[in-house]
Amino acid sequence: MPGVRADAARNREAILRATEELLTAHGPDRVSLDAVAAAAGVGKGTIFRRFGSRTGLFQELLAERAARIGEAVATGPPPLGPGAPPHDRLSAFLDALAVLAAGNIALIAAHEQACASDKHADPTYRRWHDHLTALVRELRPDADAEFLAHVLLGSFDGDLVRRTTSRGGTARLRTAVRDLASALLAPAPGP
Amino acid sequence: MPGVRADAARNREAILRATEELLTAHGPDRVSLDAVAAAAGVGKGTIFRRFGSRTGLFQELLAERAARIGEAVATGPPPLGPGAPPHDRLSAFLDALAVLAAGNIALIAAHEQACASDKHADPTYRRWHDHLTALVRELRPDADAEFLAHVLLGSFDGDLVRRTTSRGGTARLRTAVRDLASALLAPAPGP
DNA sequence: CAAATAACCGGACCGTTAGTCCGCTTGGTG
DNA sequence: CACCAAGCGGACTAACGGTCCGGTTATTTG
Repeated sequence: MPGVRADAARNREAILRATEELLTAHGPDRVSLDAVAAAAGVGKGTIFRRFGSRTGLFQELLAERAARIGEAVATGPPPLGPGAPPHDRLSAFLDALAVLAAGNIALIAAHEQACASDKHADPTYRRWHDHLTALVRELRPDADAEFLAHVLLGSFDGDLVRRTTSRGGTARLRTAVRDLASALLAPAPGP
Repeated sequence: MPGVRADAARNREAILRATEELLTAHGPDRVSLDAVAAAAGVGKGTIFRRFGSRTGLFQELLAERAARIGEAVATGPPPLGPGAPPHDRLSAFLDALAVLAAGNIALIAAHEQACASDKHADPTYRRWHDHLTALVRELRPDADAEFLAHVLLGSFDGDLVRRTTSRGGTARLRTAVRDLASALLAPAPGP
């Protein structure tokens, strides 16, 4: 990364680390940017220069966590990557998201809160939604694919994930999501 | 209502009216309680005495709007009310919610934002969820009814409703929700 | 109708938070 | 080493949700 000063990169990392630390230590609501700045040992201005806003900070944190999945979808091996039949790709994708969500509940909640207005503007959400929409459209050309993709992503709402995993753990969420997908995307039964 | 002073009732009404007015005039985010107080011609303290908090205000506003549906479900005629087969009741219920949501986008968004933490604490949401859970459980005893009920209610997320209806109007939302429900709740196809 | 009282009212006040700004510092470069 | 743009910190602002209390008023009772 030419043109990026060393201290800038170091501070950026420190801020991200401090944020996730506070996120797991206190609840997702209790993380103010002043606290992040203090924990990271930087001034508050630095946070805003790097990330633009509270929203931007949590978006980048989520993007970092989601990067592995993104790569696997784009260039990895099937069933997550290209090549597998749509139904398998979709199941694998949703399962990966379920695992991600279950392991990052606090981040998901904070991200949701920060992106409250216009959550569809978040680049990570968009990528997920685009991918899902394409798969759904292949499987159910008759349905409102965009709508269904949003509803599927609704499975990873912070509150819902917390509730679901708190009684039943990650397994319950994965099972529920798998069942949801196969019910939704089974070939429509004739009338 | 014995024991409730006339001015208290009048102010309560004025606050609710002012809130919905500001809600439709400006966006759902642009409604501060100072503005509501000014528009209603009361002091800010009055809002908090009546409604407890911003959250409480929007909860009551939604409850008011949802009251008709609640009554119809509890004591009205089928298919919304008791007596119809579960699938018909569920379809009718979701359709009623779709119409309600499409007609109250700003309120839904504001309510969501105000109840951001622990949205499941809202009494209206709970009632809806309980009703849906019971119906889903009847139709799909094998599935995670609580989870599915939450996902179904995810269809009425403020952003999603706005997006869906902005291209396709209320009809698109109703159709999408109906299709979603019938796909989800059709008798599970054999393995 | 008048006095008594409990409920109610308004808006000044407070603490917190996202976001801005500018004078100082520092890492990179020729 | 000297220069300078990029980066930095933290005081500052504006706006918001929520609290508080001295004054007001609807209602009740004799």
